[in-house]
Amino acid sequence: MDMNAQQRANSGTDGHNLRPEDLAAVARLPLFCDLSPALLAEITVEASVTKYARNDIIFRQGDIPNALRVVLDGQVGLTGTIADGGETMVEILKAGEMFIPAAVLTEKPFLMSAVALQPSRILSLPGERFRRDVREKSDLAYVMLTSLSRHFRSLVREVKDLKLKSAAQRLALYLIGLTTKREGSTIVRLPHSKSVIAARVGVRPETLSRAFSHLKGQGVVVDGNAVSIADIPALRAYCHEGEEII
Amino acid sequence: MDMNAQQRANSGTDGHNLRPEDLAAVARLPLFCDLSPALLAEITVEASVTKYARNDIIFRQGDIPNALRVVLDGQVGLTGTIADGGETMVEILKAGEMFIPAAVLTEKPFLMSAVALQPSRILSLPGERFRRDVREKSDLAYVMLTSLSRHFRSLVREVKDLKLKSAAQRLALYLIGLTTKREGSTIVRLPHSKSVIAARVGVRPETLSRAFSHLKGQGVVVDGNAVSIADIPALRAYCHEGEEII
DNA sequence: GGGAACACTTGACGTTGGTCAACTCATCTA
DNA sequence: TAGATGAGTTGACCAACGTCAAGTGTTCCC
Repeated sequence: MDMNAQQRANSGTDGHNLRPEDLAAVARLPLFCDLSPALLAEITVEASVTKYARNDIIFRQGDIPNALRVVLDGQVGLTGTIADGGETMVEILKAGEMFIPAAVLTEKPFLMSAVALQPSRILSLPGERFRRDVREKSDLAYVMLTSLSRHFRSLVREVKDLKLKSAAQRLALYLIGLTTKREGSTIVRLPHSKSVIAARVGVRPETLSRAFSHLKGQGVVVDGNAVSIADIPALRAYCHEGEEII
Repeated sequence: MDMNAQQRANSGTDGHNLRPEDLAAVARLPLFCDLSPALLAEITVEASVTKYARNDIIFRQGDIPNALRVVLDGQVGLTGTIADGGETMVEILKAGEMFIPAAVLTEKPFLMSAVALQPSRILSLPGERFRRDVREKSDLAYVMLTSLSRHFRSLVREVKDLKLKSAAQRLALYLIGLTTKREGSTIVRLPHSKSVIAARVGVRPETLSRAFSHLKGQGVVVDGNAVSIADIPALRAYCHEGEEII
């Protein structure tokens, strides 16, 4: 929770703020891997890497964004808060994912706070520079556009699920999102605490607990943070996954 | 509901499919007004205008997108459907608004169906051509990026509201979105039927009715499709509008 | 080893919103 | 004018989820 716990982790050498291994990590990101090495080097000239401890606040809802962020390592949660104390997890990001592009591009206050759910290393691309790069380098603009489009579609799915599906169905969707397989049975490890998952799914922890026992009827067995799914297609059917396309 | 009710409304003259008055209308759109006339003319070379009657389906969830659409006149609703019969209105668009950029850019199936809520004229920018234009013309890419960013943020707000606010609060937010004033009292006309508004707010029509009577306590009086709001700031306070920034 | 702190679960109960049915009212049509 | 139709409202009831409280580990720390 302590903003001061964060540490700069730069080592400026060649006029570039990034260490070579960080630059290499950035180049491997699905987000930027289509960019030419020259362009990549250029847009990261002013970039820096910051470390955050678990529960450190990266920024707060309402702040003005000063940099586009990319998770290099760890986990970041984006939580929305309203005045009467309500709080929810809008998104959970893992290594390789970019966040808050929309706030940086529009220069509007954050709609969410960001908190490190695990010790994390975060890349910052300063906003002023980034906006200029996007305006001037059409390859970058195109990459951002496709990335934001994909992200946009996942939010549309989220809105539909919130409006149309039950808590147990949304939990099932979340579990399916954790598996890599599409058939048969599997065991997945929950990557977050159950209270974090509850906030992500959009229910209270008590309700999450009940949703899990509800899913026993669908062949889902929980033991600590290990979840065994007996029949993946059956679970997909239960939450109508993939059936949205009528 | 009849796909065949739509009519092509083109009149090709100068190798351009658009009538001059349609081109002028496009140039006035907040979306494209920052583009140079030359660029605008270029991206609209293959554009066409289609008319739809009330309740015509413009496309269906699951279809592969073939063109970016812009509402020139009328109203369009985007509805999401799930397999067990549930349906909800994710968005309602009015004249001047673009839709489905994300599906066109990613070439993925629509997550929603589009229906004309009023007799409407819709501009189509063919997908193949549009994707090429976005890749080659950086001004266009930048405009799309800022537009999609704004849109993205409104969806984030939507997710937060769905997770954290009551039906009556979401209705109040919807009503506030209809007013232009920020203070005092006002009377707004509901631009859609109440069943459409119910789907938009994310409740059943019966619940919308009850939410309206609930809002009487906040100075909201309904008479047909005229809604009088006695105290706009009080209504904003009721649904915590603008207080998200803690 | 004792106990404080935390995460999670379970039960009892209240509130919100969905469901079903009846009813009103306006519009449209024969 | 009578009847049909559709939108909206209202009431009774129910299911889903939130709230509050108690209870069970588990971990951590002295």
